[in-house]
Amino acid sequence: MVEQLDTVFHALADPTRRAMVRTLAAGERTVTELASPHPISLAAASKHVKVLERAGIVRRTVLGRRHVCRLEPRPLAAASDHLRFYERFWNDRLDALEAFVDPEESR
Amino acid sequence: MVEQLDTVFHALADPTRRAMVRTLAAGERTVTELASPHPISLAAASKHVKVLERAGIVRRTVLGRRHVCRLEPRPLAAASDHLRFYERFWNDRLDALEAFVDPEESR
DNA sequence: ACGTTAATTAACCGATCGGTTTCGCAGGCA
DNA sequence: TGCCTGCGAAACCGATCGGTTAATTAACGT
Repeated sequence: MVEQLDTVFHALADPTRRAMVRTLAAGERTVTELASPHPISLAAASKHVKVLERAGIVRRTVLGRRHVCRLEPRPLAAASDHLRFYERFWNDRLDALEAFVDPEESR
Repeated sequence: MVEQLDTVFHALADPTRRAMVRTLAAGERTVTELASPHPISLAAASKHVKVLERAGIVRRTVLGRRHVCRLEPRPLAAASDHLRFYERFWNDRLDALEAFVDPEESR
């Protein structure tokens, strides 16, 4: 669990994978259900799910031949926390920073 | 500006690049300064900066032969907003979700 | 028992990645 | 003028990526 941020951000860098995560936000889905909106093969979708799983974003429960996936919030929360560190830049400190760095662009 | 989330998340997937962003959070830096903490060549660091620039995370100002980089908060804010969408999963709805999906694990 | 369905695995492909080394070039300095 | 410095560009490398097709396994329905 050292630096899973690598895998989390990498997983989110792909639009297909982000769409899958959005879908999973609405509820659990099988691999085929996750694949269906996308113009890719089931094998490709299976790989995407595996990437999300490796990142810890998705948990799988095998029910018979169906693999039911659901969202695991913690890695997303970790990534969100990482980004929230920079919140000060687009809040209070933003104007001051721009004024300091590039005075003629502050207005 | 269509879907820069791809490039932003991809940029953040690399620990070296994340370290550079952290450094830039403390103030502007030249490419050489950004490279110095890392055991890579200057050319490699230059590539990293270009990736951050393509993602819109970094802005470059050429001053003589020095390229001064500074943080651009908006793309990071966009990525943060994207993740904040899932906030409900690690807040109020988390318990309910787990109880629904996996009843015997809710306690 | 048989065919269908859900999914993984393996092999393969071209593209991209992250690094290197080398070269080039413009800016600062003696 | 001539040299060092800061940086980008190009060529190259092995590794990984995202996709395919084909084969395989296991579970379900009839």
